[in-house]
Amino acid sequence: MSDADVDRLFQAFSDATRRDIVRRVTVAEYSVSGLAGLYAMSFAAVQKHVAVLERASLVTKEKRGREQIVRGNHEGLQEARRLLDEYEAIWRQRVSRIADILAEG
Amino acid sequence: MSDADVDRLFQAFSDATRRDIVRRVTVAEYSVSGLAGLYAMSFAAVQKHVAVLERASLVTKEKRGREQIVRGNHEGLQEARRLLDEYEAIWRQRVSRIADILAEG
DNA sequence: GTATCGTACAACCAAATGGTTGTAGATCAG
DNA sequence: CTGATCTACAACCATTTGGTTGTACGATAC
Repeated sequence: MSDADVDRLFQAFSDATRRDIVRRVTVAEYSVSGLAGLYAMSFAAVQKHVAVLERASLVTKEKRGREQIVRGNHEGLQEARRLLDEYEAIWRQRVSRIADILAEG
Repeated sequence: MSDADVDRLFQAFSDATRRDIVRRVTVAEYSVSGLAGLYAMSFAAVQKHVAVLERASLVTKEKRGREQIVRGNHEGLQEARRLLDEYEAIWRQRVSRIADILAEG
């Protein structure tokens, strides 16, 4: 995963509307207009949010008739979790290293 | 935690330089100028990145003499992890609900 | 066929982002 | 005291972001 991919992932999460979309499409299917009906903004604005999530691999779109069905994509979410877990591991290593130093002293 | 707080958290992670700073200050102490020396950008640019991380509660700054020492702040990182874990839990609930439906049928 | 619905996309706008340079105040070294 | 170092902050700039409206086109309903 490139830096740019990771940038896109976390940037996608940095907006409350987009986080809400991810939550909803994880649980159920929504068309883009179905999602648009939920928020106090234009259809085009929601369409852009979905596009951001799609580029970040957090949702997928699939054409069904004249609708575009949005679904959650678990892979993106897992990747984000995995990255934060790495940082956590670095932290724990530091903590245990400090404990070792204290044990020596 | 407000939506704006979460926005700031993930937005702070959405830049490779800032992620690198977080990694480094988790392991060791750095002054702002010490960090600035690591990247091909101006001191002021790095200063801004540190400010973004500080507002997101991912690092802390502490004055020591004429230097400002930057350290990792575990709380912000944990909060980010906790949030992604929530999404994961929602996903797992959905999956198990689908399994239930399949078991019924 | 015609009207409507769902979508895509362009053009535009204000505000935020990520960078720069320059200036000024503290602190430390000699 | 003087000069160098570290920091803070303002001003500026280009690009991106998050929103808008308007137009166009395929799919559906009647």
